[in-house]
Amino acid sequence: MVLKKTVICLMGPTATGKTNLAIKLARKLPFELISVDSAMVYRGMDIGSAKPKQFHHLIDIRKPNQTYSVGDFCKDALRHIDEIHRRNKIPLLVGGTMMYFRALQQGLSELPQANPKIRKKIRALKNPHERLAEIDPITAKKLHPNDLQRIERALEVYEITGIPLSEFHQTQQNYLKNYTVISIALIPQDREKLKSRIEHRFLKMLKRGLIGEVKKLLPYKDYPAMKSVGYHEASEYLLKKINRKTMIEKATIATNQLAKRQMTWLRSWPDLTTFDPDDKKLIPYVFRFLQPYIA
RNA sequence: GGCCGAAUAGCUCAGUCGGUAGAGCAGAAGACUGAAAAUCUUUGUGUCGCUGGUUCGAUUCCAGCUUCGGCCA
Repeated sequence: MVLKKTVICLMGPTATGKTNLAIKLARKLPFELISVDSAMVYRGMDIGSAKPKQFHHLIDIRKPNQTYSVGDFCKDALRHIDEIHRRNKIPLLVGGTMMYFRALQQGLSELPQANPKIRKKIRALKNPHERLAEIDPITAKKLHPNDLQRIERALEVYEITGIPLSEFHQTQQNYLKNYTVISIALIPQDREKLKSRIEHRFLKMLKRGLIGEVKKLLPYKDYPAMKSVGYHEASEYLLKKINRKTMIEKATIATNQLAKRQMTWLRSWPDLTTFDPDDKKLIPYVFRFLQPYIA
């Protein structure tokens, strides 16, 4: 019998110390870290994304005016996972972009890439949901008429391939079927503590020069990267649409809402082992939990 | 001190020609297949500032009081 190789996923909402924990684990165990974070992929977005200095893979791989997709992520992550195992190390995937984790663990259909030209054409439709109901009633039924982002994507897939999205969804890549996947998450028991940590962290980012960082990125302000939490609010402040106090308020709220959404994913995550980031014995606990999978 | 205005959900405010009230934001819950730190859905019992008066009935009208604005002294 051949033992399956191990892949470890460390997940959790923002500002719980995932990165810090991962770095500490990697000092003692033969791990290589892969970032699972849709903001850290962008060069120049350092302070606001809480990017670590000595991280490993999938950081700084795009410019802010480029796009990065789940599909890109899965491809890149699989490549690194394989390479890491070849070096006799264990990949530790760390981050908070839950859709990336889900796609990697549960699969993704082989869909065409987004196409801005076609998207623009679709955006001109006056009743996109009705149109979707004609060509793909199954997907139309699942999507709320206001959910334009997903409706437009479904129409785009049909426009490019002539095949409805729901048909693509019937077959999926199962990327990690030959691996043993360990899912662990840092879930704060005390939500109020998380909220104050989020606020303090944003103030710290400002001290470290977030505004200056965003100023340099302002030419990219209409690209998806700059819709990220903190960057959006800092841009509005630099454009004098809001004052400093409002910026802090809005950024903090947006970060809390992000954390909430991340926890919604985790609540129904299959085979998840959770730890409390505020636990003083967190590191030894995680260490002990992972040990059996390392040898 | 005088005059005027305001006082309604955690916040900003709308409203009730007298029959106990509703938006946005926040909060909570959920969804999520190439933008995902994105996007979308669901969710509103609050002494309607206090005390009294008129009335079948007052958050609404009247009087007084309190607090906060503004103007005049």
